[in-house]
Amino acid sequence: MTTPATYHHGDLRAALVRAALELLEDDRGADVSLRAVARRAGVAPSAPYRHYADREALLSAVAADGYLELARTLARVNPSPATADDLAAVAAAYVQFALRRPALFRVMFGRPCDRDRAERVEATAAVSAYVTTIVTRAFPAAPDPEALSTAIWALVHGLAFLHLDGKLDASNPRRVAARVRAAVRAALAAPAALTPGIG
Amino acid sequence: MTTPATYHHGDLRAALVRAALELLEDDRGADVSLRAVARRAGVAPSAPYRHYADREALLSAVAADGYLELARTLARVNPSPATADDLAAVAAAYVQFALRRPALFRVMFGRPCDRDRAERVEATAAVSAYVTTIVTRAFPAAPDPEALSTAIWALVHGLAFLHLDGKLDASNPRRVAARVRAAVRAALAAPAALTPGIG
DNA sequence: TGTACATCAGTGAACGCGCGTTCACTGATGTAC
DNA sequence: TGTACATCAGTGAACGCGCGTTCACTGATGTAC
Repeated sequence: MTTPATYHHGDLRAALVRAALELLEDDRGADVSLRAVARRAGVAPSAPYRHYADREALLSAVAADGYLELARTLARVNPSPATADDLAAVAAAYVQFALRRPALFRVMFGRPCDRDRAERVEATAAVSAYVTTIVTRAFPAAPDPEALSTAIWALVHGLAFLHLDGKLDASNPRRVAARVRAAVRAALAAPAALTPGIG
Repeated sequence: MTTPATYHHGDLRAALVRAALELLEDDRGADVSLRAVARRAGVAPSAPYRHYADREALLSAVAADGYLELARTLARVNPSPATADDLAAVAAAYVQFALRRPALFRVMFGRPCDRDRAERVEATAAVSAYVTTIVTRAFPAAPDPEALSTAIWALVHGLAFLHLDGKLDASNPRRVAARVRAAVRAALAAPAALTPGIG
């Protein structure tokens, strides 16, 4: 019932995504063009249009792939983080992912989500749900779990981008990891009681 | 001693930055080209080269201008935030700035810092110092002020980009502001004592 | 005050580039009889 | 099993585009005498 895995080219649909991922790995900054992807896949510039409506559609597929890989990476670090330290380790992995694959990370996160591409919208929702799950597990008694989830995602995401964009020094991976862990701990252990203004 | 404010064009150097800012205000997504800026300033495509070495140099000037404006905006909200609630208000203003001027914000933050442009490096350092100052004032007894500063900047910065990139719904400004304030409070008031794993 | 000259900000044409997308096509694959 | 045909994945040339940057230039401005 399913289409066979090879046709003329093999599975060009998948090969294009793979080619795009490779380009994103190499060219650390430049954005991938459809033509470059086709070139890399060894195919005419017009061939991708058999499988993707346009450039955006291909990039959406690439992003979706990236979300899966990010999820896998985080799960590998700790499938069910339960403490703040577990969370800090997952956070470090998130930032590390961003720094190891900056161009891919930008395709995934560095542009408005096209609300019309179901693939991407679902993937984003999945990331969000994942964060909520692990935060709720780590802080079961949080008064506002949704706000805390948002805060932690934003904190980690912000760390990723500040390093990616050179606002925080990313030259030493170990120092980056240490900084991320320290930041997560600092935020979650903020001396709330020491200040006026928080009841 | 200073060059007069008007020459052939007037002050094209400044006019170009102004034109770029206007374009960034209009074209909410597209990136500004040198040619577009020149067009907007009513000048030949080659004219900017009298004042800026290349496109990057002009964008650096634009970004520097943006940093100043952001600093002014935040200071207007609260020149010396002292409590967590003050901080939350400043955070909301930061995110609002990003959403009100998304293209400018991306020029400022959404790309690697060119370490060779003193203007930008200094501006980034200034932002970082500003955050440290206000965080230290709000949390004078924090065990690791630097980590806490980083955490708070990252948290706010992450919120800005998650909204900007459509990962969090940004359609209602009031809800955005509420979400930002809630997230900041949630992070700073995290129920650390309720979980194992934090000493 | 008036003239000759030097400066240099802005002109406009041109360069070579890679891009996204379209189109009529070709030729390998799968299918019906 | 063998042949005629339909499908459709991939081709390659072409479109129009806007880009960053260069270059020899022009002509308004400021300056020296």
